[in-house]
Amino acid sequence: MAAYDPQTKLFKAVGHPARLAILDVLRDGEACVCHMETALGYRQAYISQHLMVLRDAGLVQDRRDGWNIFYSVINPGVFDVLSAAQSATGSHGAPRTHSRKIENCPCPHCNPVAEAAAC
Amino acid sequence: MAAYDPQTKLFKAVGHPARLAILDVLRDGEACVCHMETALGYRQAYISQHLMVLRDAGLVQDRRDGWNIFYSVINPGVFDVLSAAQSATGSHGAPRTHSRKIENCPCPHCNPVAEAAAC
DNA sequence: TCATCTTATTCGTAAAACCGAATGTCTTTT
DNA sequence: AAAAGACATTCGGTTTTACGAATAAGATGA
Repeated sequence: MAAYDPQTKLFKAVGHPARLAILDVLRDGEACVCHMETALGYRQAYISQHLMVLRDAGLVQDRRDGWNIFYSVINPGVFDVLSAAQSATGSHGAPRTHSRKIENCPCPHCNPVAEAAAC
Repeated sequence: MAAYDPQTKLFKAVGHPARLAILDVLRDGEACVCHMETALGYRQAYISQHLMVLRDAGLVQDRRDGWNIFYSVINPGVFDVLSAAQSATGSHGAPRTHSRKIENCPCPHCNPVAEAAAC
């Protein structure tokens, strides 16, 4: 049944807790790897590996900005899939205690560097 | 992240074309194994193996009635997940050419045995 | 009880996923 | 050019999944 391949690809990509956690972070918009690192507490290489899976599945795209590479979900429809799964299982993922900004995060989004400070 | 385990379990179970096809058959209500066999063209053991996965994931339940064992989806919410995935991918599964009843299907639902015939 | 029908399970091997460790690449700053 | 920062990729080894083949199990009719 090749007719189910697209959905299978999607489900396979999403069938991993780390990847679900990453996508949950991306609900707040694009995020760089170092942000996910501090937000989720995973190793950098580990996150990159899972991002590779999500990229190969066509779920996320990356954009370079200086040092950082920002990831974002290509098709917002995947969030509907995640939400449907949350409803179906009755489990609503990880509590979104941390909002978009994280205190000790080195990423430019969380630390809008007081860039003029050193001048 | 143990918080994502329920959804991960769901996605892993659903991340296989044969299992998606089976669930698609179950949209029309309960079905016995031999019905899926003729509806999908898979081997009996193959179907049973995938049904085992779906059962272990808590997605389907079985009910015995004489010779046949009828399977059905426990939580209709999974259909919402499937539908969301179809919308997200733009692929709407296999064309439902065969309706509930299949011509040469030996199952009692398709062949409401003219049981009084022999008497 | 025996034969038959429907379905489940076990077995073995090939393939794929997982993940820690190490290393490579690209960019920016000096 | 060299150093440093932010990510990506490759490389094993372990675990998990896939699936054909064979066999087992439970219910029914003779």
